[in-house]
Amino acid sequence: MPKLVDHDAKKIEIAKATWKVIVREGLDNATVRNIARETGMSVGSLRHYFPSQSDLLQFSMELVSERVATRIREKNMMTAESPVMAIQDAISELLPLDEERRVEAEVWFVFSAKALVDARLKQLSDQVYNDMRQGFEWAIQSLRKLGLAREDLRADLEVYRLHALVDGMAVHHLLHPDKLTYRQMVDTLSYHLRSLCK
Amino acid sequence: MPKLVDHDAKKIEIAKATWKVIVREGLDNATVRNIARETGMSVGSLRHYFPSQSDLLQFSMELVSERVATRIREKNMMTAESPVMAIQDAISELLPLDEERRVEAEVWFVFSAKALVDARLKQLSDQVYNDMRQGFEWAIQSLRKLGLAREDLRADLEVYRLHALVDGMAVHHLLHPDKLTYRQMVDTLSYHLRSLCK
DNA sequence: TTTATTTTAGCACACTTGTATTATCAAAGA
DNA sequence: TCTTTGATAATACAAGTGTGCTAAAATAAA
Repeated sequence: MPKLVDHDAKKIEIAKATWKVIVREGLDNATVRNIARETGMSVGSLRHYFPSQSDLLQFSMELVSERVATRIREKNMMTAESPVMAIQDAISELLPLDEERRVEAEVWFVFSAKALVDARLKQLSDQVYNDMRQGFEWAIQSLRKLGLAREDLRADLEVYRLHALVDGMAVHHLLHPDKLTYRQMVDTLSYHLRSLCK
Repeated sequence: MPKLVDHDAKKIEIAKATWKVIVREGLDNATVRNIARETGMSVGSLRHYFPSQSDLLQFSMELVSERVATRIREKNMMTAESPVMAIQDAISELLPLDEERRVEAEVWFVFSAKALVDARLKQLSDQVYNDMRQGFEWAIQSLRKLGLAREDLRADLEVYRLHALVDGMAVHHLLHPDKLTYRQMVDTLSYHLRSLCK
């Protein structure tokens, strides 16, 4: 019988190395050779887990969305001081607040740019966008149902607005970290949510 | 004497062809050869105007920011019905409202992703970001000085918020044009600006 | 120890890339 | 008309790419 290796764990390890290379050298330099060197494996070994570079990139991108989704799903909403704080905490998970999240956000950003001309990535990009919007719809609806929201609030536009605000801030922080700090992001988000309430 | 060619005009022509290739095939495929084919020139001719690919890309990115800046600068604010409408019109210039602007926005988006790992592009990216923020600061200040703004408005956070909202919507529209249409963008922007006023 | 199977390592191939070199062309002044 | 000089074109080249293939190594049950 052969060696026992956790296939999935290895693939995740390789995907994380891929992120590292992308953040450090850009998507252009995320070559199989560079990624193999980053993991310490040979190119052949890498190919054993991912038949092609395309598969590797696809998997690496899927892993980002999975991890973000998991993090939000596992967040305990009940511990928050108030419903608004619970919503704010959940949304904060989408912002690059620490190094780990920063890497994921940056990788996602780079992938999104590529999704513009890559049909396969586009599909995933669309799906994640829909999931995110659903989340924001849920957030706005919650505020209304709890009677916290202002009466004159336009639910549909508020969803677009909140969604764009979050992604916009994330992008700004990635590209210009000292021009929009993490604290400023959180303050702005908090400020925005409060502005939706009576 | 040789043939007389308007150097600058030719460079702009090449840069526009570069945009075309980037939008159609992605930045990866914006190779010297592909761009040369797009313009109908030979690779050698292209090199006559741009010594290196890096110079070409740099110039192409600068051209985007120049054109956006010019468009805003030349916009006549006095024709608007109201100050708020004037601000809204100016900001709308930043949104991908027609094909031309869409191309520019998409190119800028792709370049921004590359600026994360390219120091030279990063410099331009920073400068444009600062210019934009100044513009948004001006917009918020205008609302206050005209006495239109709500009293409890936090100017600093409003700037971050408006800036992130605009860029966020632009990105969403680029990536998912039918999930956030041009009309929805404009409506949301208008809604947002009104929410800042008494 | 033997053996079946998975994993790894390395090489080769065809291809594309940016860039350099060289030659050709076209037009204006002597 | 001939030379000069900017513009264009064609070709060459070295470096780097993804990927297919083959042989060796490693491992755990028999």
